[in-house]
Amino acid sequence: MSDKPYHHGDLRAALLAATEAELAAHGIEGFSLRAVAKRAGVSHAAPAHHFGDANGLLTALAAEGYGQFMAMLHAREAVVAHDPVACVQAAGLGYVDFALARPALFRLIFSSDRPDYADPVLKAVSDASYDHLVAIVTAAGGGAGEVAAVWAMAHGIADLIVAGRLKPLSALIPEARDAAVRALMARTLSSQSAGP
Amino acid sequence: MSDKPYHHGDLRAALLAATEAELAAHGIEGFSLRAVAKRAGVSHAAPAHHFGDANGLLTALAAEGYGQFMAMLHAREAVVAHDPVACVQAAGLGYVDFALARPALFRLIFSSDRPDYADPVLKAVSDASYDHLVAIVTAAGGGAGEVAAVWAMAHGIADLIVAGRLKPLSALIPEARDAAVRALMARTLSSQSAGP
DNA sequence: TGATAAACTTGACAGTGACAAGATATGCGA
DNA sequence: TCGCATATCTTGTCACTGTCAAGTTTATCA
Repeated sequence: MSDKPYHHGDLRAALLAATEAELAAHGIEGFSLRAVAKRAGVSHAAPAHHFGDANGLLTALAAEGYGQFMAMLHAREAVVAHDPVACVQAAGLGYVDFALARPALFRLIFSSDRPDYADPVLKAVSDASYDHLVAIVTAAGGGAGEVAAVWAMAHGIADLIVAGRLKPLSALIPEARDAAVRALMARTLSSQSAGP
Repeated sequence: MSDKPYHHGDLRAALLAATEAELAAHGIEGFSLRAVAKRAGVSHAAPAHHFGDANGLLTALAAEGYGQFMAMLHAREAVVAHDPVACVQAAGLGYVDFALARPALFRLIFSSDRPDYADPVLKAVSDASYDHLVAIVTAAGGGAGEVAAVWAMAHGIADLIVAGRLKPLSALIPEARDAAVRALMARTLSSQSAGP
């Protein structure tokens, strides 16, 4: 990798990495396809061949982002696999972990219109994450109401943190923050008045 | 308003209205300052004099949006003003009302980096809405944990609906949806394990 | 080896936000 | 009523953006 060969080798992966770096640096609203290409060291039109257009690139990155998202959930769930209720709380912790670790990716996945959810790959990983949510809530004895409650609570915490609106929570040391998130998630499984 | 006078009269208000219409039509990520100017029937540089730059315009609209947001909360709370717990549930209903009625404004306020929260006007209305949240939760006997729980739950429901991720909830007829939201909000006030 | 396809570059186009400079209307003091 | 300062709005220009068309380089494979 001394002189620049005409063919990159794995430009697709390089562009995805460059895009994530650009998003982390400038946010989705400051995203620029040409800046991504420059970061990857290729011409401004190179991404088109691999991703079609800018939204195609963001769609592919969103799909990849779901992988990181699910990995963080699984990492938290793995340590309490034996306890279904603790597993749901762990999912909330993983949700927040992802929001804190990759805020730009979080926004891309959950608050952007640019990724195309008609894309079969993105749709598949998106559906898989929802199926996982249903599975762990069901395992904890919850129904449709609990699924909505768990998702809304976890998402609400994470999204408000990303938006910088829950400083009292995000400013805590990790252990205290985890405890707080666990306490919040616990409310979603309390079996009072049935959900929707 | 027959022939076009050089001076608009109330261009500032017209630009804010045009911006909201543009956001509703194309979303924040499709926002264009020149399209706003065209919609308001003025030149592309006219907005600059009133708002400085594009972010200034979005900041002003966000501040105005908080007014609509709070109005929808108050409309719901007014009918149950006597019952503190129902009042918190009503706030959740108003939160969702706003997300359904003005999704683009919701995104601008809660999921965009473009409005400048250092702006004194925006900061004031933003702080006021938070103070209101604390007030109604406190009135219902809640502490810091309940404030976070109530906000996260309401925001999570609303944001997932705006993102099109809670179709089973947003597809319900209004009465059923309200009942579901009330049930979800009720969970946040259940006094089990203290919050953060 | 030579043709066919894939990967990438160059150049052009309309559209964007910001800025400077000019045109027009308003308002206020004399 | 006049005159001038100022607020308001327009026009023109700049660098930058995403997309498309056309050309150049490399890889693949018969």
